[in-house]
Amino acid sequence: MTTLRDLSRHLGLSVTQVSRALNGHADVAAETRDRVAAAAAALGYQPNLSARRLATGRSGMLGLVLPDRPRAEEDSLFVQIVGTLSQHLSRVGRLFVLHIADPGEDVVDVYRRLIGAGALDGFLLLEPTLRDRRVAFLREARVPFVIHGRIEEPHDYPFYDIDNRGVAERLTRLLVSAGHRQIAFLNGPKGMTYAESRRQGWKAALAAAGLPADPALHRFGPMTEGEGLLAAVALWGPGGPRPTALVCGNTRLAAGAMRALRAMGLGVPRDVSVVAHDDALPGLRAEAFDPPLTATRSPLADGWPHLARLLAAAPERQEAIGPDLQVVGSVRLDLRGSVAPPRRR
Amino acid sequence: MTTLRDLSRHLGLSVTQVSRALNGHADVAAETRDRVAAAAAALGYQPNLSARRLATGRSGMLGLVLPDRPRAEEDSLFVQIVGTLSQHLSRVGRLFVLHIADPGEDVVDVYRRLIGAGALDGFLLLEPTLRDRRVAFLREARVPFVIHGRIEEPHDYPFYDIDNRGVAERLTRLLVSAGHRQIAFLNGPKGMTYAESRRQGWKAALAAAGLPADPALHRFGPMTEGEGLLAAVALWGPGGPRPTALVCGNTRLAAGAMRALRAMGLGVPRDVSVVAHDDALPGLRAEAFDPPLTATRSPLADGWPHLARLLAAAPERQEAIGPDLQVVGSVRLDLRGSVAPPRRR
DNA sequence: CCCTGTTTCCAAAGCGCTTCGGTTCCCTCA
DNA sequence: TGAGGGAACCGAAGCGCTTTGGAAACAGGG
Repeated sequence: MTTLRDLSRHLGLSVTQVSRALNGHADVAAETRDRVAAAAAALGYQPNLSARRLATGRSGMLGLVLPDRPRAEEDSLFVQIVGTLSQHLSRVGRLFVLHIADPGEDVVDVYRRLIGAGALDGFLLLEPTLRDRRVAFLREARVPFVIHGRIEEPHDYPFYDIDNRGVAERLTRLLVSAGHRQIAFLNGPKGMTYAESRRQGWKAALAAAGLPADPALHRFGPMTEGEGLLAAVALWGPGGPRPTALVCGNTRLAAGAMRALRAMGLGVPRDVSVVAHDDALPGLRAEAFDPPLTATRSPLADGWPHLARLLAAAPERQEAIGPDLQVVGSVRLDLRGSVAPPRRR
Repeated sequence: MTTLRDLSRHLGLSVTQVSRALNGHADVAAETRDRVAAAAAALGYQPNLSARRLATGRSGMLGLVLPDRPRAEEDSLFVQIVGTLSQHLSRVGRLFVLHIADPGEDVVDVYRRLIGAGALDGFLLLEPTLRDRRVAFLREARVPFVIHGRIEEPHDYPFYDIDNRGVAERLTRLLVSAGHRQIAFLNGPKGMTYAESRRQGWKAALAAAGLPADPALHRFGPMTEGEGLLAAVALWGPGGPRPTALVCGNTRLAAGAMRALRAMGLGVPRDVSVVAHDDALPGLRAEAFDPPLTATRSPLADGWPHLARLLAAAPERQEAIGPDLQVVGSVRLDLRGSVAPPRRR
């Protein structure tokens, strides 16, 4: 392995100067810089990450910590995240460390250990909750992190997010303007920031139309087909409030709900209008529904390359989180055939 | 962050002695060892990986390098591998580094870079080929590695493998003893060691029965449903050799082949007997086929925990690769309803 | 000719750890 | 009694890198 020392001897320079040359410091002559760069390339020099880490506190290693192995239905999402991240980070010469915790373990302890071992430069956080313990811990420990989504103020960290409030608001408003007055909302898991934002969007759209936000029409829950099915049965089954329209947090919920509606003899959009947010996950495209689903669309996949970039950049500039490190993904609204005026009762 | 120095001051011992105590060296009094351990726990001491790496050359970081992002149909397998590996390594305090290369890139270069940076202790190699360039390189660089599968002699490295020759031999023999004399074999990709071994098993079983190994009845190829389909059409379509039995390298190939057979009006096992090797991948279980498939069975999932263990252990003992680091997984033969005597023509 | 500033360079310290080559102390045995 | 031999400990070097705090050489201004 070629070391700085080898290079310095080879060039007749001091180790200091070689180091500074390679790191682009100001006080090295342009000609020297070039000579050093050439020699480094010729001898195949690569800085030793451990040594650099020891000297600077930075190693170029970034991590993702997951609380548990993904469930089968999240497989493709997991591959998407991990694959994109790893590939992008590899491309910029960073190491990607994946840590899957034991189910019983406290995740914050994991971060504590990982940081204590002094190996990782920064973390990507998925699925943040409103008051996220991981964020509290990492902030306190002054370790850089990047969030998929946002948490409460202050937004002094890099993130990729979409306008979740806007998503729910637009979908709800669409139904309102089609004439609906009872609009149910199958939201995501309680506590997740995006679910809270969406709830606010739903309420805002209703309020703007002078409609009440009936708590019986709003459900937090896992975004699975099963939950969609159960929710639809609760809403339209015996004794249910029987709203005329439904907003689904994602297409998986919509798939479950529509299956239940069909089973109960209700037609879409004849009896119930259904709209959803489409994360563009493989195999769940809104346009492939029957009828094709009117939906807001923002591929989750769009976020990962951004997050990889942010993650790689974050440790470089500790305090200066500019707008270039905070990305809000765009959302499109696709009108299809799943909305109709409410049926007169 | 607590360092060795902190501990040593706290205990009134030298840094040397604390280090030796923590690492279980011989020349430290039992009582001292306990005191040190207690203090370490109390102060939450964690060795700095970079420093250790710098001093010893070992960091406790293990890596998996993949040539490209997995294809959609491999998602569940990828999750299985990466999930199990990460979780097991995390459990024993190792870091798991996942590196997904760019498609165009030479994988050996990736290893070269990773090793040059001096961060990784060892690698897991998947899908070894007969004369694997990665192995040649890592051997030369004296970097520990662990293989899923085996390569040609000498077997001086840790591996997890199954008896692939035996798998093909048993399946073929089974068909032979049912009276078949023309037995086709849809094998895995050419060059893979397991595919070569299986080919030998097939030939051996045929030879033992005094049957020729007709090259037209053997196909190397990707182990996909599509390949199974194409192969079956080639074998039983117009002008094909129309063997009476088929051995499939995995259940995915079998699924494709059986779909094609059905489409061509051929019944299993009435017209063609079909057997396969079952890797027990989710959603492709041999017993769920129609008819249920006679198959050798050895869950791929069985291997990953072993490999995680081997990977964690490998860097510890450079030269002494004992039989405890070489695991051959067991294979079961399940007789079901997809084999019958050949039909008289 | 002295002073100040600029440019380009370097020696040495230090990051946290392991390990080599001791030293000290005490016990045993001829 | 003194040599020999463990047992328990320690100082210092060194892994490869960055960075601090200069030094040397030269320029221009007064």
